[in-house]
Amino acid sequence: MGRTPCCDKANVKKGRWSPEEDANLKEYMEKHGTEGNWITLPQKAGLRRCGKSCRLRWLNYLRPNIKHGEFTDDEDRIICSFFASIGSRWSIIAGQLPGRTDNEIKNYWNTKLKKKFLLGMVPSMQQKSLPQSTTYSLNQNSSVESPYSTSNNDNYTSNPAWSFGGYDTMSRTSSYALDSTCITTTALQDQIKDSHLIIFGSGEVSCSSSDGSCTTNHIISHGKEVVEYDHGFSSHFSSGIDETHKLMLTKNGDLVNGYVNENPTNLRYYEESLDDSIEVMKQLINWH
DNA sequence: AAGTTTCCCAACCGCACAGAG
DNA sequence: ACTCTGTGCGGTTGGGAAACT
Repeated sequence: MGRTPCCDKANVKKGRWSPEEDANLKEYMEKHGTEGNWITLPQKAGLRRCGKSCRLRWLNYLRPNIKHGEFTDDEDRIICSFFASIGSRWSIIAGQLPGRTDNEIKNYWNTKLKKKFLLGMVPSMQQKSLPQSTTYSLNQNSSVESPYSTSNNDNYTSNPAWSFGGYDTMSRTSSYALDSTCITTTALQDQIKDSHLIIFGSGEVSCSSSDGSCTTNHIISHGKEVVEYDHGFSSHFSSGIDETHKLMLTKNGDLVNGYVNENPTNLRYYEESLDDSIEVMKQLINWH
């Protein structure tokens, strides 16, 4: 026994909305709103439509401040960053793009952006190295492990392998885990205070061993312990993206992810430049 | 010009979840 | 604790438009 249908399927109209229907719904919504119930709304508004259909039409097309048309490079970057870190949570991603709807972003991703993304053609998803002029020294309480480093005391000056994010067009691996500009804020900082380990997702480097499987992640420790954690990005690159593509950190030894406590409000998007993002990250890990 | 294929996107469907009773 | 109902979400589809042959 299935659940009762939300409306009388035989008596509701399906398919494209006519301008008259749009006008009806818009007028009704502007006067009354949903009055807390989408299911009864079509009847009250004189529409032969399912309540869910009305809701979708309103949310995606009729409500004020909906933005249509071409996506900007910035929007591309945001979508890719979030997709890389949280996957197909379109409603959350839409929350980062005022005026865009989850449906529109989903369609855009499936038809266009996914291809650009996989080909490394999203502008700011390109590999970003640290600026030449900046040297990032680690304090004595922190340590770094890198496939390119020989000791924990290395300074990292625009090391091409040292990237906070972006797609590595050379190795065709890594880096779409988490764009450098996409990090969590307050709630995450609270967690980081007690964390043993922070992994800013990207920075994976592949090496060409005979089995082709050698991958290592850069790890920024919080000064307590350093653990190498293999995200396995290479395999995800070919097989699709899954839940492991997140900012990872440990709290009391347990791995949790950047989508902190499954609360979407903890995810913020920083539009600052790379330098600004690095500053925020340095603050997060108390890096002097 | 006509037919076919591909692309695009609006809308539908079914499921999960939350809140009320 | 359980059922019922409305809402929200993500995956999928249908059909129109555009591109191609």
